Amino acid sequence: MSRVTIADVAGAAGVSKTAVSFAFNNPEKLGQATVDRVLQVALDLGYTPHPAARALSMRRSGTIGVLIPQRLSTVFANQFLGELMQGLGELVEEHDFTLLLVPPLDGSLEGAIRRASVDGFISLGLSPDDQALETLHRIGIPTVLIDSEESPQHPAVNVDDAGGAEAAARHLLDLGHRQLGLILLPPTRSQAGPTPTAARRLAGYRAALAGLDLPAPYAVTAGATMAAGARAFESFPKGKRRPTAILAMSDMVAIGVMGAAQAAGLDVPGDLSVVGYDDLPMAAWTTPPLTTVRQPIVEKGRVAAGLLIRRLQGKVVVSPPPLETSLVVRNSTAPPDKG
Amino acid sequence: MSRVTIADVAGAAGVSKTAVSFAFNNPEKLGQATVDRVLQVALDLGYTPHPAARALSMRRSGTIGVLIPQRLSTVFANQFLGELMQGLGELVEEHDFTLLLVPPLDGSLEGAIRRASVDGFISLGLSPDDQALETLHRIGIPTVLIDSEESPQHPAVNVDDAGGAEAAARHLLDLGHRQLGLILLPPTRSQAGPTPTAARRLAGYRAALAGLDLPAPYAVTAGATMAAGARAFESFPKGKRRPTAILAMSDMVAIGVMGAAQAAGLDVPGDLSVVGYDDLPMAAWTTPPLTTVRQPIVEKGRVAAGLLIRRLQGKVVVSPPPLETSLVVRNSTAPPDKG
DNA sequence: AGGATCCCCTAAACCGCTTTACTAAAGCGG
DNA sequence: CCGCTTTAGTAAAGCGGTTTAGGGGATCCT
Repeated sequence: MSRVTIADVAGAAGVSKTAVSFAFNNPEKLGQATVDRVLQVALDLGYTPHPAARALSMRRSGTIGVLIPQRLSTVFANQFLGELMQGLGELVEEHDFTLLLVPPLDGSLEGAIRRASVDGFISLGLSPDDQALETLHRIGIPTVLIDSEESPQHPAVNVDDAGGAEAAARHLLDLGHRQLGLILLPPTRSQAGPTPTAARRLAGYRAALAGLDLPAPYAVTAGATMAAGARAFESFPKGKRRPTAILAMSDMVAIGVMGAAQAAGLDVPGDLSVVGYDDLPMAAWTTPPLTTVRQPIVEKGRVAAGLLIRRLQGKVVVSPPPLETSLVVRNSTAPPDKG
Repeated sequence: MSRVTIADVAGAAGVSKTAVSFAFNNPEKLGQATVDRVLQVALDLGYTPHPAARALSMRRSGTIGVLIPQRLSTVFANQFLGELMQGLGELVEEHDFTLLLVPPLDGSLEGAIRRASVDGFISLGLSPDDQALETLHRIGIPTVLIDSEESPQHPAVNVDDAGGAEAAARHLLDLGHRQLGLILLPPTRSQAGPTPTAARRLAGYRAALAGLDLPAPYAVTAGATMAAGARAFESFPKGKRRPTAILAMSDMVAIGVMGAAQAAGLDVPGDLSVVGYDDLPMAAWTTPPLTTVRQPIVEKGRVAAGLLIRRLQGKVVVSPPPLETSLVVRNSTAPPDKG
């Protein structure tokens, strides 16, 4: 039993393929009676237009790709993506698009990009010199960047990463902390340096520390998972040279740090203060509730999707100004021990 | 500047379209020299096969659809989906498939199904009498069900919903609770009764209560969000007829209940015990850490994806036995007040 | 009555790729 | 040197839709 095609419907209804197509897409070009008859026959036969054929013919698939620089199994462990998907989903559904998740294929994002039948891409965290961006531009698929850097080819939506980071660092300094530990986001596999977001946040931390005569902060790198956060905690010096406060670039890492610290017998925030980044919903619920930098993730998704959709409609769009970030002080931070 | 097609490459390389296609897909059918030349020309021209054309011609798109019965913006608020995506992603990436998210289109899942260019579907939480399943079968797209009910047409992967629920209820009874509040998962928009999962969990709760001479538990319905959980809490009786413990069918709801209860001045678990369902990663981190029923969500995704992929490879597959659930006792439950 | 207009509908081209014949040339054993 | 199998490549027929150009008949206008 093979698929019912437009020709089958045409035959059964005694009209041409064109008529069938019109009945669905341009009913006003046909007589009312014909439209009704064709539609009825189509229903009886259980006809459904073949999506790929439609996409080929119309040069439009009705789907938007989400370019993800890591494996799905790791990136969905961070609720950040869930939040972002909410924002993307909202706009995308409103305009009858559908979302295709595009992670690297055999380690290569470029390969995955070519295979994806999409009208446009939302791309996450790509460094401006990533080969994938070049590919995207050459193929000519409209793309909007998130957590990246605006370029002549592609608009970008970002938040005030540096501002939030600076506020976080300043908060710890104000509490009296002097020996800090920094946990940076890692580069994505395809590139050498830190991601644009990581770089901006680091700059923010540094700005707060600038001019003060402090011991250099310890810095390590950890992917955005609790496990990586726990490992990062282990890698800091113990004993009296131990940092009294930790700045993490993601909530997941911060939570992992809290867990490892508590498991090691430290009190948070009594012995160790921890600040995250993102303000995921769960940050308000941890033990203790996490002090963190809030960024409007859902909104970020909405804005990016909106931009891309307008672009797909042929309008010219420009990168919006960075969205605001703000420090949310909860209970994972306190003045350091008088150790 | 229009897209580079296979014909352009063929022309530039002085060969036929067939040769170009072979160079990519069946290099062994061509001389080595020709293959090299064609590939080089393709590279120079920046040629990329049109995915829709490929899909049409090969009758295979290389993407798997995830059928989601609600709006993306609501369903991604529940980390459950994030966990599931990790499992799906693992298998799917391994086999070079890509994932398409398919939420209802204008409120209709069936419409969305028709539009989606996929080789198979993973479907979430569909009731066995949902029209969408019928549509799926008629179009003949291989489908694997999750959190649904096995049918002759489609295999299903489930967990032992009833067992977990029964363990949860028994735990509360053992602690001495007699007046319980139940918070059920809502039906999806497209159907009348509760979802299969909700029905099985409710049966589990009932099984634990059976034969005991207890006041009937209060029961309300709430979607899997914290806000809905908070509202559910409000809707229970206050004062002395207040339930002393609450069984929620999802962790998100349970957390919402804890929040609302605490905001109302109740101590959890002192004044109110709460049990969730799912054991999301965040359940271990709430204040207090949540007692809940653990189900292997990631594994569920892996199994379902594996099943579908094997089915797409032409093998026959059968529904696996339900995956295990288990009660995880943390600190959100305690004996009731001696009120 | 004759031409212009509309209204319906259709034939055929096209979207860009894969794949099934099929051919021409080369290689091979006898 | 001949018939037979390989090898290397091609033409053309799909895949299943949409869309352009146009044809025939009824209606309208003068």
